Amino acid sequence: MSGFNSPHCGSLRAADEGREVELYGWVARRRDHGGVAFIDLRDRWGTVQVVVRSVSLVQTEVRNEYVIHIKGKVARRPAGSENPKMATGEVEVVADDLEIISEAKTPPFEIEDEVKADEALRLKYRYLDIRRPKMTHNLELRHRVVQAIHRYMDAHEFMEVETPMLLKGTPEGSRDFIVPSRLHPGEFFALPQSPQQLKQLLMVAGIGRYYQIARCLRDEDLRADRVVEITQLDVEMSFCTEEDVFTLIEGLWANVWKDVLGIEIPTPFPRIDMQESLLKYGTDKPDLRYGLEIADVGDALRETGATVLRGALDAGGVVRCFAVPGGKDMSRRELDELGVLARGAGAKGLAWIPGPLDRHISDGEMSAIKSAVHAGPDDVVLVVADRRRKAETVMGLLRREIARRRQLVRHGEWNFLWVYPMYLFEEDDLGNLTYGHHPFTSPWPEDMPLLETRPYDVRARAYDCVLNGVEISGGSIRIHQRDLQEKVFGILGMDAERIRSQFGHLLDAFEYGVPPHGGIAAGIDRLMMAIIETENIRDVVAFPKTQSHQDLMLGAPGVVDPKQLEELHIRVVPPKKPAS
RNA sequence: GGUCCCGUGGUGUAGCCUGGCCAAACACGCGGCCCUGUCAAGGCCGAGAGCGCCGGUUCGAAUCCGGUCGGGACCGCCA
Repeated sequence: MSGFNSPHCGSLRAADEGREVELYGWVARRRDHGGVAFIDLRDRWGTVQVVVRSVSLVQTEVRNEYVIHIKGKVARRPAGSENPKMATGEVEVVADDLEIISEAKTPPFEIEDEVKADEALRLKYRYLDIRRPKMTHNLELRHRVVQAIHRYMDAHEFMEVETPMLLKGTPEGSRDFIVPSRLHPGEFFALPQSPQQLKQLLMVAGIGRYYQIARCLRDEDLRADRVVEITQLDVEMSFCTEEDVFTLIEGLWANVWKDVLGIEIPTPFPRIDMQESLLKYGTDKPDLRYGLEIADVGDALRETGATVLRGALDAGGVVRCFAVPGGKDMSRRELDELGVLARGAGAKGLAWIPGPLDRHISDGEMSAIKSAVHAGPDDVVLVVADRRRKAETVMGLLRREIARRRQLVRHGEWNFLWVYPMYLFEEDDLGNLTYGHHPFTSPWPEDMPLLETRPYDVRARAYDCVLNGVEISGGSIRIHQRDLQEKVFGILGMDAERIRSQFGHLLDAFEYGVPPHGGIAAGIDRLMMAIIETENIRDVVAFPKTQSHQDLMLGAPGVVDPKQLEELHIRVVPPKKPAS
């Protein structure tokens, strides 16, 4: 028995009328009328209605999710009984033979698009979850996007080169997943966080145009839009500028959208610089599908009598606000919920106008605030006063929350943009200088003199491509001069010894003829999230892990045989139990 | 590392705030019977949970308290 070349259930159309077919699939539903029964037969391509008439076939015990094989003839449905909701709805298959290939237990949740089952259950029975047509469709769409990427990159003469999975660990960046070495006791490989250094070395090697659909692993805490094992389109090119990268990637997305979704997206994409993005949208990945632009009103409130606002300003902080159109209809309870959200994100509090603060704010200040955010008479203005970075985080969060709650997002829009330029250095929580993108990013040539004097003002040749509030790719033009690279490492506080042990190979390579180069990496998972408009990254990954990095289906991670540990020269020290 | 939400038949929820009327309700699913055109098929009948787990408070706990486990969201983190 081979059904491999049989027609697909979901592919039958009116044109197939009269065909004698054999179908293989899963029983999605059975409707038994006594003398006649209907079976909706499902495969990867969709579902088709099978009609069963003969007494013996009707009486066959066919239950949901059984795998069956039928022989029959494709027929047009009787006039009036077509089902426009099904792609195959014009036809049905009249069965004259039916064979049960595999029985099935009642599944732990119903195989239908309307997901009701608990996330943990879906993950445990992922193979059933993927049977849901929506999940199957998501995976197929992902496949088509990746294929379109391969075609485009190949057409532009990019060469796919595989890079190793077993690398050397670095203390930079995110936490490494490490792999013990059997042959080198006490030594470990690290799994790639990205092929960053390797792709730069490929440029030194003269490859010129490299790409790879690469898996990258980062041992960090998860979020709704993060997975442990990300897939990224990794690109690096020689003798290029930012503009070459922008053009390439704009063309890539335009091609993918056209090929996969049949949608024309306009290029070039608009650009916004980092500072403006943080001010107006409270994030480095703004979603322009709704308004709610944030304004800084600190200057108008320098002398204000509202001490909560004044206090923040006096401490060197900022006051930021935006107007919620028609927000007067929000209840006190709803505003309090937003306050809880703001405090949860670390804000000292949330104020709103009109609200309790009004009597401490002068008329002049009030009108300055209202005009800054273009507030109308029915609007409510949300106000946060805090340290700049905190205020940005909180305003960004509130902006997203308000857009979601009040359904202000214009779905169906594709708002691509570049965040560019960014800054070379940032201040970390301890007030130390650290890199904004990564330590290989090139400074702007004209800002070079500021490197040692005013490092925070040095712009970086770094860019992010953002789609509908999702950062779908980011990259930079790299440093290709050994002395400049060493200088930047030095500004980042690395001593000569550390530079040599961590990055010696790169610096060595830079002494053998290195082309100027740059590139970009695009997260395929997040790209797919934007395409199918989901906020749950597990909707676009076949076998995702939980927030605590577990695979509920496989039961991973798990303990290993003591012999394996011995071979690897590893002894496990259990975590200390807190004294009870 | 921190904050918050959730955990009740196979599934999704209601009940929990304001303990007793809850040997727990509803829908879907599941099982049986009937039915020749349905497509969320329909009709009738039926089975199925002691409320994640442990402990406490109380005459009495699904409901209150503490702990724990699991899932999720967020802050930190994610070059």
